Amino acid sequence: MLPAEKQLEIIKKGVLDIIDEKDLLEKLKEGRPLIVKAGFDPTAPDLHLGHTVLLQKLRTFQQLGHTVYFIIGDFTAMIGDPSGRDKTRPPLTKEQVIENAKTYKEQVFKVLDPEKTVVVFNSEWLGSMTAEDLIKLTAKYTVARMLERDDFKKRFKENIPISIHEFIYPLLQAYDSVAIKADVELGGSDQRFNLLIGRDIQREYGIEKPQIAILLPLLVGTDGIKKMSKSYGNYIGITEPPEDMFGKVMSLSDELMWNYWELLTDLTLQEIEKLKKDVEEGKVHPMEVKKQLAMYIVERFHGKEAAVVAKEHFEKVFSKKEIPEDINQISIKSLNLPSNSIELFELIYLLNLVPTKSEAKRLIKQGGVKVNGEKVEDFQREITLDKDYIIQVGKRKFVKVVP
RNA sequence: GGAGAGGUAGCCAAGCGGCCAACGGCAGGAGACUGUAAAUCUCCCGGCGAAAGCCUUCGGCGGUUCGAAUCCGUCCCUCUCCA
Repeated sequence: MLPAEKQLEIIKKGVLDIIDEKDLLEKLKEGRPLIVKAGFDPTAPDLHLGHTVLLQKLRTFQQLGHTVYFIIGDFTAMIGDPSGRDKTRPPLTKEQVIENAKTYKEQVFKVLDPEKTVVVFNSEWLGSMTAEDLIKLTAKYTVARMLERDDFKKRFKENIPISIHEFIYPLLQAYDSVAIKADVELGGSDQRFNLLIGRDIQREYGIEKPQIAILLPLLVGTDGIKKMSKSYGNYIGITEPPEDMFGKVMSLSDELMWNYWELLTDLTLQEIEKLKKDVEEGKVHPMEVKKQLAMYIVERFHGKEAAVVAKEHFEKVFSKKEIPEDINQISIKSLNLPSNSIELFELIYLLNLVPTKSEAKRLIKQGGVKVNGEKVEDFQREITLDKDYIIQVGKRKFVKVVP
């Protein structure tokens, strides 16, 4: 193992806050593999780039010789973490949770070293808790302390309901730390409160040197405003097809791109500064730098070849405005039409390119629909279905219709 | 348990008997401009209909009325104060 001071330096890179840094150094000096905890709620089956910020840091710990406990919060997912939310999350059913958790493991190991990772489900210890156990746990914390928390305080003030179970969530998460005797817990900055409760509760259960809380910055989503989150739909999933991944990265604003460089690549701050300077001085086009970023990210999850293909696809379809080669093909026969001719709006509705017929008409009237590359504004245009057509709706929806 | 304030489209939020498919904002979509970026501008944003128009919507149900998101009754839900 590296000397504690050196380890600390490596760990600190890109980190928002460490509570408490001195304690961490002390633990590192013990020279044993630390138990590093990170929890995930399987609220949706796919991990996204936001999670990889954290995974990357876990990997760093592994490289330094420590053990990662990856906790899948199957039990707590049925409650729903209230952190940063302005209203109660809908709870998940047991079936949903199990299904979602399944894909988690595979995805995580695209970043983590399986040899040094212990995967556990928190239902293991939470599921067998009795009402008595639970009440004892809740007795160790107070309502006033819960309300110290900003998001609760806000909701409380604004008369937005807070259910009791939302108070219990952080306590259960804290209990996870007791159960695995965590030395360190990682989380996004919105997890500060939960991680700190973990320290208090560990002490309550007789752990003298409670876990160190390491806070990582949150990755902002593709909308450039909210944190990347499955629930907000502004995320880039790590299992998404290379082309989509590439495209989504390209749609980030120039400003936000730097944030991604910092949090998702191995480049040092100095290297990133250099790139930034080149762009500012006009040596490099920002789009080129963004393409590099997109390549980097796609390569990490899909390999080099896929990254190259994704880039070519992007340039072909969007930069040169050509029609992509691998578009969806739908045969007319499968639609079971009564005649061999159909009005355009009806057709794009049947092809599921738009949700309603009214929407179809609107889009066509506004010039958002092209047939074989030609804009058609008459929504009643008859399409005779005896040959191939390429239909484009909006910028990115393409369908090839064959007889 | 008592008193009061509320529940309007994805979200926020007007309307408080006909002019309401319902002001406005956000989010979303299309187009222009571009680098599928951001910013900006124009348009759209319940459904069906070529159109005229018709149908379904304002927490649920039931009434009053020629006519209700708007009035009455009842139930459900949220919040506040008191106990």
